[in-house]
Amino acid sequence: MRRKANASAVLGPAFFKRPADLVARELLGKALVRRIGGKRIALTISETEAYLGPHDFACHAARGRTPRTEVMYGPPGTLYVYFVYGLHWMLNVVTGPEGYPAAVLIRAAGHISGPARLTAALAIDGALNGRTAEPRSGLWFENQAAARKIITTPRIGVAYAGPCWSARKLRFVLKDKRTG
DNA sequence: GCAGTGATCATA
DNA sequence: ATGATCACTGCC
Repeated sequence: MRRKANASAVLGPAFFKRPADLVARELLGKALVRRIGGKRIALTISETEAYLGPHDFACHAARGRTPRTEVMYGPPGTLYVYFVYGLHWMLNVVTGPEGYPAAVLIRAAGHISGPARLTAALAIDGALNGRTAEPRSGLWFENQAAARKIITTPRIGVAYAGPCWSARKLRFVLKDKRTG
């Protein structure tokens, strides 16, 4: 019997072409899949953050269209990978319609906790910036059973955005299944 | 608690 | 050209 092809589970533009907070919430429990050489690594996403668009002071695009933020204006499903603190790569996926700069930061997946540790573990760097999240790129997302228990909190490290935007509950965390 | 590290962007 | 800032991590 022929097994269902992986391709049918791959999340495409329709999934990402929606508000960042919705996509961030729905990405919990989905699989982040990375191909390194011939090896396939799939991790269940357990923590995300939404960056809503130009009006969101915590969003890079709030400071306008620059060389760095350019990819945020690309089509939904584009990978936005940037370097910060001189050490770390951050993995984001662009959401909303093309031309609208919003994105979701992938903060944790599988047993790996922390956005920079995640990119280090999966060999994610600037080479993926601007690529589309699809198998051809070596990094993509796949559907899985929906997340059960989700908690929301303010985003991490965005105090500079001011009290209003830093307090918004735009961080989504998948609660430990075992303890419920 | 805070140093490390270098790209990025505003200012000049 | 210079300097402030930074969607973090690991060590104190």
